[in-house]
Amino acid sequence: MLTERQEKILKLIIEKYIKEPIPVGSKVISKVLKCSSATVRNDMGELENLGLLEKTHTSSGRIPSEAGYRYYVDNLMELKKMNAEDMLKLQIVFKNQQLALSDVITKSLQVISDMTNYTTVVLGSTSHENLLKQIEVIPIDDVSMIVIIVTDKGHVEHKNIKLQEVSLEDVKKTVGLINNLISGTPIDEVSSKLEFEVKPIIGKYVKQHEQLYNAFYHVFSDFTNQEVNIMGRSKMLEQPEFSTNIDKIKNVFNKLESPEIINNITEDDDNNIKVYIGDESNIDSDVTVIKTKYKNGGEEGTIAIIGPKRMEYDRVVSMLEYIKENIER
Amino acid sequence: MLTERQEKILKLIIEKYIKEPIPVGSKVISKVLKCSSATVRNDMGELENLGLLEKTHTSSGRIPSEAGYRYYVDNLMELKKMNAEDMLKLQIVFKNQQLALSDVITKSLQVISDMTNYTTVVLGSTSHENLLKQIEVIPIDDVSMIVIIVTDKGHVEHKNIKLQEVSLEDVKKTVGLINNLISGTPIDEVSSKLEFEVKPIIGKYVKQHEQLYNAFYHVFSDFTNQEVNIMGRSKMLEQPEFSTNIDKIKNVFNKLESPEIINNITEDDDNNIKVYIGDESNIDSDVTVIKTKYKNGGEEGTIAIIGPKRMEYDRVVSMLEYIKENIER
DNA sequence: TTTTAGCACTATATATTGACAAGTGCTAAA
DNA sequence: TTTAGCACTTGTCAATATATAGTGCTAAAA
Repeated sequence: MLTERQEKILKLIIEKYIKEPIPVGSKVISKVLKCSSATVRNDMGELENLGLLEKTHTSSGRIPSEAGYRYYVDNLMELKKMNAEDMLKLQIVFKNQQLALSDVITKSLQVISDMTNYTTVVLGSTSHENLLKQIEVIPIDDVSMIVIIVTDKGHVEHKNIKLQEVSLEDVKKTVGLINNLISGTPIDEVSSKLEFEVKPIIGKYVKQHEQLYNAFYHVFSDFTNQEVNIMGRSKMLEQPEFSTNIDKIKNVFNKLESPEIINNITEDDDNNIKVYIGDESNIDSDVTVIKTKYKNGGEEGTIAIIGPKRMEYDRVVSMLEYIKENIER
Repeated sequence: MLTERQEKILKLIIEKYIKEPIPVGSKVISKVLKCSSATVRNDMGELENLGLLEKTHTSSGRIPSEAGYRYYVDNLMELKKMNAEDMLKLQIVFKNQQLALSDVITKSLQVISDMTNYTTVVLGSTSHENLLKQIEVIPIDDVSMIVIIVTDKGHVEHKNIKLQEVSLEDVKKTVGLINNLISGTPIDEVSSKLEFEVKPIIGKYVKQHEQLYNAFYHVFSDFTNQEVNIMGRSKMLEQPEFSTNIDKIKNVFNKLESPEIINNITEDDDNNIKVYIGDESNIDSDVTVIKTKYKNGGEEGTIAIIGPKRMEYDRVVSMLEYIKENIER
């Protein structure tokens, strides 16, 4: 158990270090707490034994460890109200009646990225949660046409396909059959339903059924699992822990470009705001991910803020709370 | 006018420097050319006077200047045939009959990015070149629906809109009117046609015409000008001139995130492959952009490769030529 | 028992120096 | 016109000294 003073010291060190990434010495703390630097040093030693603080070298000041940040987030952090300016900027987005929900979400996270200098991510719902609502086909010229897939959650995907010597009539027949037979099916089960329920039937009624079946099969199997929106990628470069270390930048950027990061962020359990500090982020030991699910009517997804481990936790959590609230009503 | 030997020296220096960014001295060159280093030095001095070479300090070897690269690209560079491996990887993409043209283009430039470690860009045609083909509306629930816009070039855009107390019938009427009245209009003129040709008519036939008009007006005015696909953004970090200079990285990344880069790349005159070296790239003094337009039937756009000024010009130009050829037939 | 003053100690950052390598320009001879 | 030779310049690298910001520990004070 930490004494009250130890908690104060830990909090002060973390908040100072977040402001500027320089190891914090006992002297500065002692001035704030009105006790001698020796007293502070004793407590700092204790906090280090507990694994909450670290030294960069024998005679350096202390920096927070991963466990230190964790303790801070779980026990010490006070959520402050957003400042008026930040709130105003977000209100402009939320109050815009013209925007569909998904645009509101994307825009507000764009705003947050600009305000905080962190990277933000919006993920739509995954394909097994989306049910096929309807498909449409729009012919472009003799051989190519656009297939449009719409899900019950309003997710839209389109694909340009090419068909040789297939009559428009046959295409329309096929589309009609698909809409009748399998609308309501989860997107990621559509391929198999196509094979076992649609293929046998269009075989009877449609001439170029082989070609048509193949085309639609591909359309659905290419269906993007998720809408992904990453904003302010290069904001990471503004953070001093990265701007002096190219390898870290490379690592983070590669992770941001790879698909696994999405799974990583998606995979989540409950509806609360979650904080993944350092290695917990699965991105980099110096990165923190703060994220939450949102749900509004049929629409759901995940929003996340990616920043340095040395992130302004209180500010970001407050913002995310605020946005989540606004999205959900 | 350069002597033959001077051209040889310039070519050797540039090609050596492209392989490895170390200033090139007279000794190495003299070995290749079978003349003494003093002779080479005299010529190097001359090339420097002409502005084709530079020194990093008084007693360093030479590096190519912007004008040097320009001279090289315009006069000295020999296009070599692509190696079998590169060609094979691209053939796999081109030979895939299932893929629509736009996917073939995107995938092949993804492949090029991986092969070369440069960033690649695919831009679709601009909105004034796209004519409205058809719009479709698909209702999702009581208040929201998806509007889908398709252009004659096969470009698809969709938007989620919300309408309070508007009957499905009225929506369908409006859609029918729009399709009848203004299909064939260039996308960026649709908004004004809506106002002057559609608004007066739906005013008569449709109940909630005000709300409907506004919704469609917004859908079209938000129409993205262009499909933009940037691949391998972080490849820039692999280039030594950037990986040691955070400010350059920041600059390049910011440019890559800003919309002006798109205009920059789009704005172009003829159909040939163009090379923009250093400051000409409008991105960074150490960046080169190589780009070309493509055209295939109705579909057209621009493809570009962005790399260091110290780029493998011959290889990239060859590749772009090859891709362009394959796209256009 | 807790806090504090004082001191020895340690690691880092920074500037200074000297030796060395790589390259140049110029001159005079081939 | 080309080349050998030489004096000169600059950058790099390692070694050294100096200053600084912090620590831990001990013994005295509260």
